[in-house]
Amino acid sequence: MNVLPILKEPHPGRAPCIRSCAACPAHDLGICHGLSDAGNGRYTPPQVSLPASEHTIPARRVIFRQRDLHDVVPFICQGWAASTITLSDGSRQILLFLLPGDIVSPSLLFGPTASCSVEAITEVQYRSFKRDDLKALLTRDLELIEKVARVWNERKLQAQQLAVDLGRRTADERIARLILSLRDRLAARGLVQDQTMEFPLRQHHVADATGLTAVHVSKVLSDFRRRGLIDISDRSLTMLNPAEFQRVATMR
Amino acid sequence: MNVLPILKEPHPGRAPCIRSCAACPAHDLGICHGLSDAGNGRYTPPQVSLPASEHTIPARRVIFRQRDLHDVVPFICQGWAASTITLSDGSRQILLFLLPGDIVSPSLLFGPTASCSVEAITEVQYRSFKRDDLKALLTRDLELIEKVARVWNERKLQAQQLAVDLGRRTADERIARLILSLRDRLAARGLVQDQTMEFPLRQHHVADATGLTAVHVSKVLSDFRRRGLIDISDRSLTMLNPAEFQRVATMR
DNA sequence: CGGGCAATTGAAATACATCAAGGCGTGTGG
DNA sequence: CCACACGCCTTGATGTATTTCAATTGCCCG
Repeated sequence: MNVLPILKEPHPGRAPCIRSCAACPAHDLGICHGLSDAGNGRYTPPQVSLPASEHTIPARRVIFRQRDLHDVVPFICQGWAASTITLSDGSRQILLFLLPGDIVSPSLLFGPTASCSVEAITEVQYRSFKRDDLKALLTRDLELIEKVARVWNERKLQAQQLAVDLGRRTADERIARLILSLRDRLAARGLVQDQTMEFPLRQHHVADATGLTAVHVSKVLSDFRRRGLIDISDRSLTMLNPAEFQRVATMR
Repeated sequence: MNVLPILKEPHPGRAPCIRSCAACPAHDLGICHGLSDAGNGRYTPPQVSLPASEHTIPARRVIFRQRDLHDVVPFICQGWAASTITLSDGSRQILLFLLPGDIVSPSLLFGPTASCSVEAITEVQYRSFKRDDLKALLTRDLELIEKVARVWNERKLQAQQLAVDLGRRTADERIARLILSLRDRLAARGLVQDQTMEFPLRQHHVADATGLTAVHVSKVLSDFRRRGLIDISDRSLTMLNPAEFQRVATMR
């Protein structure tokens, strides 16, 4: 019946995400041979593979804490997570939403300290590789280093873009740009069809990512809906007027 | 007479900064033997050195533009610069102030595209190394890669911290934290003495870095002065009450 | 049936922007 | 040497985007 790769979430908190090894750096780097049951047709076998531990975490659970030390480098295989920083008064900033195929933190490749916490938004499945294994691989293949540098650089650009948005853009723009950037990242993984994408975020997630309050996010989203720009229902988002929505995001 | 390493700026726009090869990654990485006349006593000769081109840029001039391509990797030897992004409506976000001893952009080590523009604040002296030279060095010495990774990671952390500050902190906090972070970075280079440091920033620089307007920056700084927290005069800043100032920066 | 999370909506408060005017120091051209 | 413009900072009045507070609803779940 349901031919879309977007799965409706029957009960919030249950694995709603499609797997995407296609865009995963671990797959691209040739260190992961894909999830045991990832038979979505797009999968191609890699040349090498490293031993990995597989984990499944229910929605809303913290995966890693800010100050933890790790000797592993985790990759998201399935589900959405958020990379967050929490201030002492409890307010949070989400630095990045982690999607299937994202490395949790490139800096873990070189040191044991992650600078931020990671929380599961939906149920999350991830794979961890030993840092030492990965490092050994890097020393053997210098081209890998360039690939890693690209991934790392992309992450730095995301952080910079976020800073610009938070510093210089209005609430409307910030929210529209967040949605558009998620759409682009999902599209690159083949997870957008017909302007519709999975959208498991609560409004407080959007608020924490855009430096706003959940109340204000509600008002802005209502306004977007009233203007016929987007529709959000059943944990999925459809862009009804992509051109106009793009304009809202790019006002300045 | 003047025994402080803080030089007063007799005419705005003329080289006001102390050189600091001490904390420079180029020096640390052993690729730079220091400025020809950097005889400040802290200098120790390196093991290796690469050919470098030396440049001097007057204050207020753009050094690199957002979309330029480069086959060189520049390091700041002297003076302050700002790494900025400009939106189409002309508003700017300063992502980072570049101080003596800073690499302009670590991403230039691996690709020709810099994601942001760089503008001289004071007169700036910098050295450029050929990317190919540096890369060749990296392939020969794997320990260098780890050092580069550390520098790179620090830069990513700065971008993330900026995003948190812009997203979740008040104007008072943002400005106080900017000043404190500059103090810490200068102190690491031995450029702070007796709670006094060089401070060549105009208020519009502070505004562009904190996502505020110059008018509001003026009001906040006046308030800081009225409260006896800091004093800014003659392009230099003194922290009169460091403990209380720290508290302002860490309210949440 | 009760309780908790998520979303909505309106009213009031506030932090910051915008607008406007004036002062001060500095370089410049007559 | 003076007049003047210009960049930089300051200050006050006013406007507005966003927060805070509060009440209400629906919904899922125990």
